Amino acid sequence: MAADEQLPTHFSPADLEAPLYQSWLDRGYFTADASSQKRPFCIVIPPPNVTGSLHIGHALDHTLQDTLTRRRRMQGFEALWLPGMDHAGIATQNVVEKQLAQQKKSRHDLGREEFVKKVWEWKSESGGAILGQMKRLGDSVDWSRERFTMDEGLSRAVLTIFKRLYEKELIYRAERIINWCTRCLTALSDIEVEHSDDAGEFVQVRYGDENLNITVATTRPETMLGDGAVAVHPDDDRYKHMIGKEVLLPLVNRMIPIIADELVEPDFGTGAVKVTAAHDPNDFEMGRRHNVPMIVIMNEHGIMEGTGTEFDGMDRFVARKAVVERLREMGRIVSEKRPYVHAVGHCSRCDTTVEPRLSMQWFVKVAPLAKAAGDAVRNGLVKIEPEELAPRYFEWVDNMHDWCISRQLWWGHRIPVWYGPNDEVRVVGPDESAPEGWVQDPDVLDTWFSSALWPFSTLGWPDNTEDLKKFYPTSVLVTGYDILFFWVARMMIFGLFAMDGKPPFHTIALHGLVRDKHGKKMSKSRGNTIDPLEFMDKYGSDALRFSLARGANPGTDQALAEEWVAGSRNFATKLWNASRFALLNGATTSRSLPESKELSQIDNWIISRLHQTIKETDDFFERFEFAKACEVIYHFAWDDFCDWYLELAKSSINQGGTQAEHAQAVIGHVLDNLLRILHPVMPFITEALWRRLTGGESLVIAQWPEALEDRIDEKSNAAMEEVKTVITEVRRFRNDQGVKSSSHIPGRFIGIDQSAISPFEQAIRSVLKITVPDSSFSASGSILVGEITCEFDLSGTVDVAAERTRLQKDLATAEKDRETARVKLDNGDFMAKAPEKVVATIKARLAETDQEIARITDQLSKLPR
RNA sequence: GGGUGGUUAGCUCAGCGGUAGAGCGCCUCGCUUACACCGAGGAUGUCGGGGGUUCGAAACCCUCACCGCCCA
Repeated sequence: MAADEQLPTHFSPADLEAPLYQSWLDRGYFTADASSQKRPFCIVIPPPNVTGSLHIGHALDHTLQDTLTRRRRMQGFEALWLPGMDHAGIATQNVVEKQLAQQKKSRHDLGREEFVKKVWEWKSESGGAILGQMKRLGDSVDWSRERFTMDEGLSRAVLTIFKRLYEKELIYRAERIINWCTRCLTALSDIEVEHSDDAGEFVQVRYGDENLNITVATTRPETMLGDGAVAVHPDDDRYKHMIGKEVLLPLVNRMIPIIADELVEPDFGTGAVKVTAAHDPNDFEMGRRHNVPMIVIMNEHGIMEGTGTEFDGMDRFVARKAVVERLREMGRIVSEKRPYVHAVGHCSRCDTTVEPRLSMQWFVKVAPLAKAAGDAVRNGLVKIEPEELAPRYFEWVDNMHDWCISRQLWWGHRIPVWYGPNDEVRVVGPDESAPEGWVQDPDVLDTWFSSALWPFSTLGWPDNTEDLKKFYPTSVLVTGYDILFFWVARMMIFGLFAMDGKPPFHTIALHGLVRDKHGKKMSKSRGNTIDPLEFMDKYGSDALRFSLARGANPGTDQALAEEWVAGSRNFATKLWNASRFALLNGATTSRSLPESKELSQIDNWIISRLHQTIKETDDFFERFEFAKACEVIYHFAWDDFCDWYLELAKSSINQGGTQAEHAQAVIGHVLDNLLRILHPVMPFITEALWRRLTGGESLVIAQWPEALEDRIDEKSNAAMEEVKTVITEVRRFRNDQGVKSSSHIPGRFIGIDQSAISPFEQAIRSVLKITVPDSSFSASGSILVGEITCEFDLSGTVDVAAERTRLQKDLATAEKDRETARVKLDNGDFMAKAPEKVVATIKARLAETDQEIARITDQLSKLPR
């Protein structure tokens, strides 16, 4: 677009956005230079899942990151926003397996190598849909540095850190109870398990025979087939005499011991619990303490197996019913409670009920690492914004369990451990190879293991690259508080470990979740999800971004509704039209802005407001207060600039001469700077308008404005308030009198010459359409505004009743205000104890209201009866 | 059960010791040469309940109620 072309009368975001984004890419604005002398600013993107597409949460997250990055770039930082994706082990494998299933094939039909090849094919064909969508959002990421967790470089990082952790004994292999998904056929970490309150059952079963019996309570009756003991609390008098004896386990007819363990809660159920050491984490702990046999009774699919009973071959849930049925027949059920609501774990990927399962897995020993991650925040090395969320972080890192990192999948980083013929174990680092004939561990690593390296693996670690030197630690991590524990905490852990105590980022800026218009969580089942692409199509990316940024109060959830995005589009249209007006009326940035003393108070007022707004915007952005930054810009643009300044400036422009030239320069200056401070949030429309207005190359690389303190002028503010009051009061009067806003009426402003706003009489007349009276003038209506009497010739009858109503309303308000002030001043305690400043304020208020009351009373008395 | 956040205008939220605010919605006028995706004017709240601290509380403390989230 050339600067001299006319701006189209209609603002159509769809036509603007794609070409502008392409122009930014063509000019390489987003490509960072590690060798530059500029101060570094770096954000690594929370890598979206390769199978995913842009949802509203990404849109929020990216809007905030782009806003920070664009502002820093304009401020002269070497800004790097580094994009990429993670390989999403389970999710991606699921996608490809589903495709295979359509051809009635499983991954085993293909074999591991072929299957992995297929996944890569899928990735290059259909993976990463989100990347194109990020371009539509306007993300100013450095595409030349795009990374993927399965890339060669990042894979080297994985091998390297695995080996280092292993050598420090922070990675170990052990047989433990892990969360097992019977559908995905893999282990899951604690955070991949979601708990929900489900309706289950609570059954009390009598164990034993005529010699000795004891009743246990359980929500999972089928697991009794694998019981190795019954446990009671050591101090429980009901059972003390049984401890050490053996009791008959029904159905399997095995004798099992009664043990005593502090873990048992005497008040819960019957106070006696069954111990199934191979199928429950608590039982496992007790089992280890008391040498209870670990009896595995299910296979990996959750099918009963190896119990030697009729239940073998049944699914675990079928077996549950069948076991209870048999026990009931045997008269061993003491009580049944159904439904019994209790927390049940589900696979976060497929919602299958998680089965605690005994198996050999690799773990990260978290405690010492997590301690450092907590200390980094406690010592102020890393800041969490907003601070209120820090306790949640501590709660997590201070109580972190060891992390199960092996997954029984094929897609992912294969565990770099090889086993020798005599069960030797060797970790094979990058550029190393395993001895001939050794076998590699078949499992892969948890995706989060590689994501945890993201802030430095993407910058080239383990090599000491220029990027790493320039940009690590990164400046800020922007993400939702919902992944503070798993992802953020893990990056902290690995970053501190790998980079010798240097944390992965200086600041963690947390935002909340996007909810629907009633603040309800979005979900497919509720049908209240919002598709960001649909809103971008309808209202433009800028509108979506502004809506999201405007709602983003630190660390709190935000509601979003289509009407609000439409409102943001309206704001964009407003800017468009204001710019059209500006350009049509000769606004320019080519002349320098006149000195304050040459300008009118109204000109100085808008300039003052501009610089105040820049200052406030800066403060808010520095504190990640996106909502407040947007709010001040919005009000400045719409209320101050469009509704007041431009309306008043019309009169100056129409007069021509110096006044007009000044107005053109002021409008140019204000609009130029307004577009600059809004650009990080609304990059497209601001770029389009700014290029037209200034003829400059691009806002992306334009300088961020500096708030000029000496242009902030309280005096001009006072004058402007007076002008506003006169205009508003006259408008009220016209409105009350039913005078159409389009009609011109003659009027006089008696006393304006002696007032501070005398220079603006013409502007005021022009805004209000009050013409200069001629000889036929007959004042039929009047109002008093401060010291100025405004008289109008309404050429007809005046609606006295309406006038009286209004005055009486104003009087009531003034009297109420005076009363509150008077009560305070009559209060001896207030006078004695309140600070002088407050007392002075109240005194002034009393004086003002007194004046106001006198004025209104006088006017009322003059009204014809 | 343990933590933790919230309850302010019809809706969604700011405000967090000195006269209750915004956006959207609502009512009345108006297509006035930038803009009806607009302009002008207007209405609307015992700031969840009850105690307390204070000259003064939406804000600080205690307590109750009700929502929500995280972890068991």
